[in-house]
Amino acid sequence: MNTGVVYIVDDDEAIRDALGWLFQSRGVNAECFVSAEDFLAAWTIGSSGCLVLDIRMEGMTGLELFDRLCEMGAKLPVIFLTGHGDVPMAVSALKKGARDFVEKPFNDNDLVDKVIEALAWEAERMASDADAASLAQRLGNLTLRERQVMEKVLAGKLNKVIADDLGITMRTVEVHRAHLFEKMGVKTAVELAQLLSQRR
Amino acid sequence: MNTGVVYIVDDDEAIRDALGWLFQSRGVNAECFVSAEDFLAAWTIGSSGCLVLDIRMEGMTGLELFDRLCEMGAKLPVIFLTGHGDVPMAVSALKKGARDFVEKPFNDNDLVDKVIEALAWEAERMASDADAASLAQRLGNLTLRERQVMEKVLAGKLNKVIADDLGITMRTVEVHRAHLFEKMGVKTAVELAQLLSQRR
DNA sequence: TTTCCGCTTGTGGATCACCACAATGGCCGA
DNA sequence: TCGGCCATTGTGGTGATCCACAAGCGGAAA
Repeated sequence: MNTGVVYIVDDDEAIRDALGWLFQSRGVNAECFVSAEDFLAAWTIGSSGCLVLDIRMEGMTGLELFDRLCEMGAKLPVIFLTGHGDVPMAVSALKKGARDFVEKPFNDNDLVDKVIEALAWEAERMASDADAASLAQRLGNLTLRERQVMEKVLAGKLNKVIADDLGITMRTVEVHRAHLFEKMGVKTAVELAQLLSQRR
Repeated sequence: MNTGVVYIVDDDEAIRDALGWLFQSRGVNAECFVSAEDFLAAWTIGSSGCLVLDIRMEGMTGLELFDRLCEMGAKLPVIFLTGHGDVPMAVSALKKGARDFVEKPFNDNDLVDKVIEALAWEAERMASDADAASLAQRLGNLTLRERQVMEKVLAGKLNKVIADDLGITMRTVEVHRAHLFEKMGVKTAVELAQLLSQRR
């Protein structure tokens, strides 16, 4: 069950059709675009999927589209297709985070395998992104004081010390502490530490 | 101050000499090797540095050496040099974890910059590897009981509950807890959680 | 102006964590 | 066999945490 979509961007209709067919036959939903501009217009950041991108196209090239997506903060996996690639181009693309760089003619099955793998990876990334976003959201709901208290809790300080540092009473620290635990959805300081340490 | 070393492996004496000179002039210690075999013989796993590796060599090729190093668990950064590289070769090398893939003729300064960057990266990696090793070592020094108690502490359980789970007294749990905190070098459960969460 | 929210503090009690002092029994290597 | 390490438990006390019940103050929004 692949819920992921592969976006095919190539100005050669024959290749678009062939690839579209190929992916559909393997159960991967495909969407084709004639140009980089078309894809940019249709694509909204945050949407999932894998991009199969021809490099040499009229108008915006695949590499330019990739750069543009990177600037936009897109993180979807990109597999380049090219008939006229050179080594520096491939190296540069991969070092910028492209997932693969395939020369034409390519092996159909290998390409599909790569896309399926990329889609699985993408699904994981989306999930962990969602987690991170949820975490950030909860953090955003904290009050200034609650954040301050949280930092000191994570530093392993006792309520007494935190109270001293912030110039307030222990009782007040307890209140903030309880509030932030509730907002962050944890019951103990240990859980909180794990929540904020794991990522990164 | 670069304490790192760049290992140059190339069967062309002119290039070895030129690169050796080039790196020394920029303050980077260089060691040259005539062949992949020579390097393998001299190399001991765990030693730091950056590898600049020619691909086409008599005997073992650069790519073969790289594969061998990967199998051995070596993680040092590898920068390939080649005059006859093709795209699939470059893509494959980078996907296997090579740091860069440079075609001859190359720009001297760029190469040195890349090596210096790689050495800095390598230094960080070594440091975090050392941390991980130290952590693993401390974990290894824990008793079975101590590890069991640790798990439950990390699960946020109270001593009372832990005692119940393990079928022992609260007092005993307290003892194990104190011991493992000491062995792990932490003073609070929060520190412990951070220690064991940060590194994946 | 009234209301809501955040920040603040107090009291007191039930738990819990931490530690020093003390002790028993088992296993293993010197 | 003796010493050391490990696991186990007890007692008693100090300090911390957690929480319910209560309440005052100030700013911002309605």
